[in-house]
Amino acid sequence: MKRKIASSKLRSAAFTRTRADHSSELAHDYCELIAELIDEKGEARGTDIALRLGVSNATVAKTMKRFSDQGLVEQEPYRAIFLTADGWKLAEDGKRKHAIVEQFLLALGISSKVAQVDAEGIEHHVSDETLKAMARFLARN
Amino acid sequence: MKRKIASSKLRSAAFTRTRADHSSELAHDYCELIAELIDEKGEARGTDIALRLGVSNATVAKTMKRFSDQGLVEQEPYRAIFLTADGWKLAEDGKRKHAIVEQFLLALGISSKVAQVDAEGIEHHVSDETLKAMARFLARN
DNA sequence: AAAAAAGTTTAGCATAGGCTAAATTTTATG
DNA sequence: CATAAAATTTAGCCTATGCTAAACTTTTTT
Repeated sequence: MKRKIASSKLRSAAFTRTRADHSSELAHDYCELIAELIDEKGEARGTDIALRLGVSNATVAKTMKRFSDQGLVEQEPYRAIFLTADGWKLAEDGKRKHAIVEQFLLALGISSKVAQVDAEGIEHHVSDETLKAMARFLARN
Repeated sequence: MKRKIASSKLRSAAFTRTRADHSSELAHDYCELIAELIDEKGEARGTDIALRLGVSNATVAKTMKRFSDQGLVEQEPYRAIFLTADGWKLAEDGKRKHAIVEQFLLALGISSKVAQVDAEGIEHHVSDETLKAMARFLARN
């Protein structure tokens, strides 16, 4: 019976992790995008974030308040949004993972559009071990 | 400027798809698990689902009511849960994807525990194109 | 068959993430 | 510089997922 119990635990651990991933996913996406906008234009405005993320301005505003409470972003009323040190960390991390996953998919022969979309979904669910294996594969091919 | 606009659209499309994936993700997971339990024990009880998914009984009950409205599962009061034809379809689809992704990760050299957990997260975000490429890779190795 | 245990349901609460519409502020233009 | 346009904020609403605690049913044990 040990096998059953162990596999049941592993199973629920996987689901639990997936749920946890989801809450951090949005934070990664926002920070990554804000970093991009800052690079491109020097600042990240709510409207631009909303446009690129495909959500309403109001949603962005509400989310930014939450992230501000969590110490990921900084913002003065009616001003653009900037990242805190923690926010930058998330952005860098996301960018790194995204690049590896996307390159990996391309190396696997996936078309560039699909690789971009799939990488977006996958990047939040790859462990370090898998990421390393992808990087290794890339280095070899 | 065309490039910018196109890439912005693709970008938001990716996020939009990720959000859509999330709502169907839970349905896939539940149906897959219910199918497993039915195979194993002939029926899927709320308690067993809750245990394996790592959530409370109440959460399972509430979710089952929702899924019942959506035509994915069937249930009599105080009785076990069964899948509808649509529910079986989701279960089969999830099982197929999961198997391919997990095998692929193993072929890449990932340890079995991590492959299982990562596959759980990744399976909901791979397009058919990527899935086919993974299958192709497996066939070749 | 009565009592205990196990399982299910319900009620009530919380948070995250969406939306629209209206109010407000900032920026750009005539 | 006054007004129009653009952006931001706020209010109010919704659904999906979680939880605990209490009530109720079913099953198991004595």
